[in-house]
Amino acid sequence: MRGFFVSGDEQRAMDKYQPELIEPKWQRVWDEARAFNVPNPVPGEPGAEPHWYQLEMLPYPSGNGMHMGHVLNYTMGDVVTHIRRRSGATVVRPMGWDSFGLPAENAAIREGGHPREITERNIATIRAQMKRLGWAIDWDREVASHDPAFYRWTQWLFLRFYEQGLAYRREAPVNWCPNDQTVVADAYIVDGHCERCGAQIEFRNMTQWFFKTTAYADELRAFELPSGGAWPERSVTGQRNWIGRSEGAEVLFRVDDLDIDLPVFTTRPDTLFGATFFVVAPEHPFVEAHASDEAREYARLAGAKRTEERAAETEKTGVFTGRYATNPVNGAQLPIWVADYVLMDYGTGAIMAVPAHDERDREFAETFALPVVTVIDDDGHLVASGGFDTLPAEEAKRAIVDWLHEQGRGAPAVSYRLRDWSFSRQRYWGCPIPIVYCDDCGIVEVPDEDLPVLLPDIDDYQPKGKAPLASNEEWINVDCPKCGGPARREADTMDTFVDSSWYFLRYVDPHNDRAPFDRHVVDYWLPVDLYIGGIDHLNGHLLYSRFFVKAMNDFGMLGFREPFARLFHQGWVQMGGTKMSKTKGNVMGPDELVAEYGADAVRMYILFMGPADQDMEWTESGIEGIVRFLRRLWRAVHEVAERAPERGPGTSALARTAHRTIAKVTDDVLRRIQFHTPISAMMELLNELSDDPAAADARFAAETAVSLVQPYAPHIAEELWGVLGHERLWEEAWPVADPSLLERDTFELVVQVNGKVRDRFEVDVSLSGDELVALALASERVRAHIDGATVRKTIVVPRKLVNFVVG
RNA sequence: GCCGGGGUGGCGGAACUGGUCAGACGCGCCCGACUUAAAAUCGGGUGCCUUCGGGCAUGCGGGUUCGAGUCCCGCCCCCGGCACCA
Repeated sequence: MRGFFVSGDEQRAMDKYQPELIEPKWQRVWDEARAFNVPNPVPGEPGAEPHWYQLEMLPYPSGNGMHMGHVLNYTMGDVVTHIRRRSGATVVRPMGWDSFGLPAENAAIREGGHPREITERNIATIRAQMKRLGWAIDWDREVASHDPAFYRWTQWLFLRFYEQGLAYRREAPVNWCPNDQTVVADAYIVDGHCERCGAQIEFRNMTQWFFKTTAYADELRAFELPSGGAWPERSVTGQRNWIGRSEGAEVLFRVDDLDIDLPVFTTRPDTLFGATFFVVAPEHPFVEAHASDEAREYARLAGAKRTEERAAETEKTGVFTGRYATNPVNGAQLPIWVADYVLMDYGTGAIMAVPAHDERDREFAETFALPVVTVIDDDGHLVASGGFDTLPAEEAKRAIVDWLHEQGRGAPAVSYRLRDWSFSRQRYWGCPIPIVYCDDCGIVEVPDEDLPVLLPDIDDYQPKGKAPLASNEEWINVDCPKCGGPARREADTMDTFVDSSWYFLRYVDPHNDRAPFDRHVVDYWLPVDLYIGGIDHLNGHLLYSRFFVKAMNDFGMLGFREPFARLFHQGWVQMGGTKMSKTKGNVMGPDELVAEYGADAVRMYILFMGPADQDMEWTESGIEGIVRFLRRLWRAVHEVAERAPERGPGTSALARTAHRTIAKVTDDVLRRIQFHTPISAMMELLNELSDDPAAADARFAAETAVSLVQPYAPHIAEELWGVLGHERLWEEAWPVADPSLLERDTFELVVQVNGKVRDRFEVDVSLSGDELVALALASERVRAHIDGATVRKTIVVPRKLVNFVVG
């Protein structure tokens, strides 16, 4: 039986590296010492400086527990936490649970039980897994989004957004998942399928709640990161592409016989004279109101198709509506068509068609034999455009929009790809929306003092196309908070991404029962110094959180405009070429590995597998290398403790290696956010130390190795720190490299002839360039290549090489 | 199509600002020591070719440079995001 330990002779047991004995021991010590709990600043006083907010995306408490992707994510954060702490910063590193959401509700339907019980059981499992890995977390700050003490403030924040017009209700076509029986946000649809369950998404017209993310489109594109802040290039451009800003103009086309205006958005007002027809989307209200029967029939069929289906069609389709629109620049009567290549949810849902200068319009014109009028020549100047002829296209854009503006028929406009975030969900296990509908008063807010609107316990979660809460008569019927008359509660719940849009603010003030957080406290800790999480949340969670913070800053609730100063995306841990996930069934958890090799080995191995920002294929084979490293470290340190002299002056080659290792580990983790190369460097240090554990600077090298390995493998490090006669390594100052010892006192001079290496030998670093050349010329192997030729040029690179150019 | 990231030994990868015959560190493999044996551990070897002088090697083809995995130009392939967005 593994780990079974009978004898009381602990000393003997400790001769061997036995992680199953030392790891629980140190976890207990840290727990009792409250090693990783940090206080908030006292009101009215400045907080400790410097400080660091280390955050990783909070986990969803899945029934499968953690997989190796989680282990990677949180171990990275842990390494940074330890190094920052020991470098003198006050580091807050919290943890919590994204604990509302569909999987628990579906599990309850499948297996019985209540989503709350299932969720809380899962949380307990994962918390235990986390503790077994020894992560440095301030558990006093734990929050869970399903806890009324948390969601009370989610509701409170919703009401502030509502009051500011940033949360609103309207009927709109929304993405409907027929399997989960609820609305899905745009960002969480992959190839037209529900990201969570894989079902094909349908469109439905529903009255839904929206956050007005588009109100912040330009600011979200801008990125107002604090100085020193940095997001990966791909993340910034990814969000910008998602927001998709286009500059152009809105132009009014008149339908004379109906006496109405149809607005269009165009990025090419310079081509206005080339418009030969006009197209509206199938869903455009104009179709139902004014189009021919044939056109209405077409619109009904086309509108039922999904966008991808429409895009995949090779032939353009459409029907003439029987109506005409007047081109405001020349009075031309343009036939109005309805066609499914025009989308209702971009621009105005109507376009002016310029087949000469737009590929899609040209295809349509070719299919239906519509005229083509060229209005820009090969040199980019306008032709056949009345008074605007000969103007360059860019100038013409401005001139034509100016002219339209004077006529009251157009204005500059900006259009975005980004749409408002629909966040109401027709499911049970989520945060109730604190709204009441009254026949007399309309939409009424639940007063702050009545929060939280508690999620009632119900038995039937079965999705029926409407929210389960809607059938709960006892809960749904309330008195109107305004007039006291009969009213009904909102039965939809909030998307879980509402919870995660502000959880990082609650972490720093988790027990506040008067407000979601105290501004003084939030302004002290935030913005988050380093946020680690998957890039899959780029256009969802990461965008929503930025929106929330910008809005709350405008509300005066906090003093910054970006939540995350520096962002890092870990790569996927894959199995069989795909990302580990429950739905794919390829989940590998840490438990068996920890039982077999110990937490330290698992932590270190997941970081050693490769660059942390690249995808990696999970394989267990390499973990042996890490286990060997830890055993060799164990043995070497014990030998050093017995045999090495006390710390000396420390200028030997070994001491220099130790200093170089300090510099490398520190720089790689803190500046480069790279975790695997420091492990290589520590292995090299150990290799050199093991050559002679009784050497002059062996003690210094061993102490350095143990100290540097602590963020990666804190348990063995703490144990070996004790072997070396010290205690409380977790509080020990992070080592600092002595710059004067980073360089060797000799180096290997490379001598090249015409760029080819001909000789190499050790020389003293103090030698001058002339002396190096003289030494190089003295080499017989070099002479063999330059004798009889003329040296045309000599290149000396200090501390590196001499290159003779001959011929 | 547009945007972003990549192609280096049998494998994961290193080489951060062009400069120590590219290949650190680890895995795997081969040889040896210890052992009755195995595990563990320790030592050595491990890009390719070679007539043993050396030659060839970082997806392919050019270029810049005394010197290129690294910079420039042109291709090929792989991965990710967006995509009938007017």
